[in-house]
Amino acid sequence: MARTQTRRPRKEKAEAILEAAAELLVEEGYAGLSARAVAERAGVKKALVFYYWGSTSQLFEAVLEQYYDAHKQSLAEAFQRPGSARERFHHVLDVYLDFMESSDAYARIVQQQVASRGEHLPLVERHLREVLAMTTEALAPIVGTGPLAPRHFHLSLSAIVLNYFTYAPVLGPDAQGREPMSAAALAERRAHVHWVVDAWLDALAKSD
Amino acid sequence: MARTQTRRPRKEKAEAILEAAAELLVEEGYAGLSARAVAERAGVKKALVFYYWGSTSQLFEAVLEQYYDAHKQSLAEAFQRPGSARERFHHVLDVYLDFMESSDAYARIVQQQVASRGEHLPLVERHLREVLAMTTEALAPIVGTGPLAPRHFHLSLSAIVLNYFTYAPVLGPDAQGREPMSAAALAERRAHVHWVVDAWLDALAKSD
DNA sequence: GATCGTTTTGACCGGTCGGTCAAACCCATC
DNA sequence: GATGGGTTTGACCGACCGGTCAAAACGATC
Repeated sequence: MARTQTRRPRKEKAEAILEAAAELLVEEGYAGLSARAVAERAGVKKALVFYYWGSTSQLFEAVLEQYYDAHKQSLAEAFQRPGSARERFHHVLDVYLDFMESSDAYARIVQQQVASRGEHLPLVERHLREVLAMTTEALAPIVGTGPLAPRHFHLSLSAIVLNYFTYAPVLGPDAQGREPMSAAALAERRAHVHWVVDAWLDALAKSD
Repeated sequence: MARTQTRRPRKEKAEAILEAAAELLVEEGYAGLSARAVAERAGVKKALVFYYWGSTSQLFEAVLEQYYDAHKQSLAEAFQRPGSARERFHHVLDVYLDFMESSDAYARIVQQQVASRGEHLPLVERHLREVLAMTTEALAPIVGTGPLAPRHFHLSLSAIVLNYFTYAPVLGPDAQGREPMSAAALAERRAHVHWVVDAWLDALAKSD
């Protein structure tokens, strides 16, 4: 009891800072992630941010790494599912979409780094390559080479999934007046993505 | 002669600043676009930036507007082409890809604003909506409703085109060791995009 | 109650940012 | 050569940034 009481503050404050950073990143974007703002939101003095995390840069990477772990783990599980290639393909997509729906800020954070060639690009790079390797392995038996190489499909698919979460909100309500992030609109988007993949698989089967 | 000599400096310096800003935006990204850096590159004192452009914000929007005009104009021309729906579709894609290849920084700048919900989002928003309206009109007779609505195809297609220019360079050389922005790699990507669209058109024809 | 390691604080640093402003400058006109 | 308008300059401002540091506060141990 005595021991836990002395240790607890260490983790409590450090994690309060981490949480505050994650929230701020969602609400204000990377530019809004200043040590002062994080400290204020966490109810803590600025110097503590550096005491626990070293620098704002390391703090950001800690937040990003959290997302990464969750992303990779859910993808890895999805890939190991049994069933036909087509079934597994659809399942992976669903998992991918689930993850994005549950943390749509992630798409924006990653895209921001990629688009701006931000200082944390190396970290993003490592992660993107890992994911590419996973999908390449899974896609190789299904697709082809050249313009039909796994890499192209990986880029196209992740683009279709990711960009909805970044671009649709900017375009505003759809033709039926629904908000892009409403449950109905998300379900429709999911159906679209599945349709796209089926069209591809049909075309691939035909060209064989 | 006398008159032109006095007037010329106004435009010469103002445009030198605009050019410097565009270059800096390409090389350093939005974060690197400071009044000081722009002035230095243009060979001009910082105060002149504000004299001619009012604020760094307005300067940025001027650069963006240049891209927009070029983008919109080339798209509008492409849409007016005669031919079958499929032919016109492919032609629009080629024009879109041409534009991106000739100014790949554009994709990054737009994506950065969208992903970060930057302060210039309203401007980007206006432009994206205009482009959406153009493609929606062109796609309406070809596609469908619900998951096959023009809006979904617009999002998916622009995602596939745009994200190559932002993500591929991060993933590094392809399976053949080619740089993503090399002529050969770009040609292969173009073939992939055309294949994707053909697969969609075939699937749409079948579902009718 | 003195000691000692950990945690917390507030004051401070150098640097960059966007933006302002009055004064100087240039040059065509009278 | 004086006048006056557009142009250019350099000095200056307040705000914010990441980061440091010595000193204070705390809490467990003896």
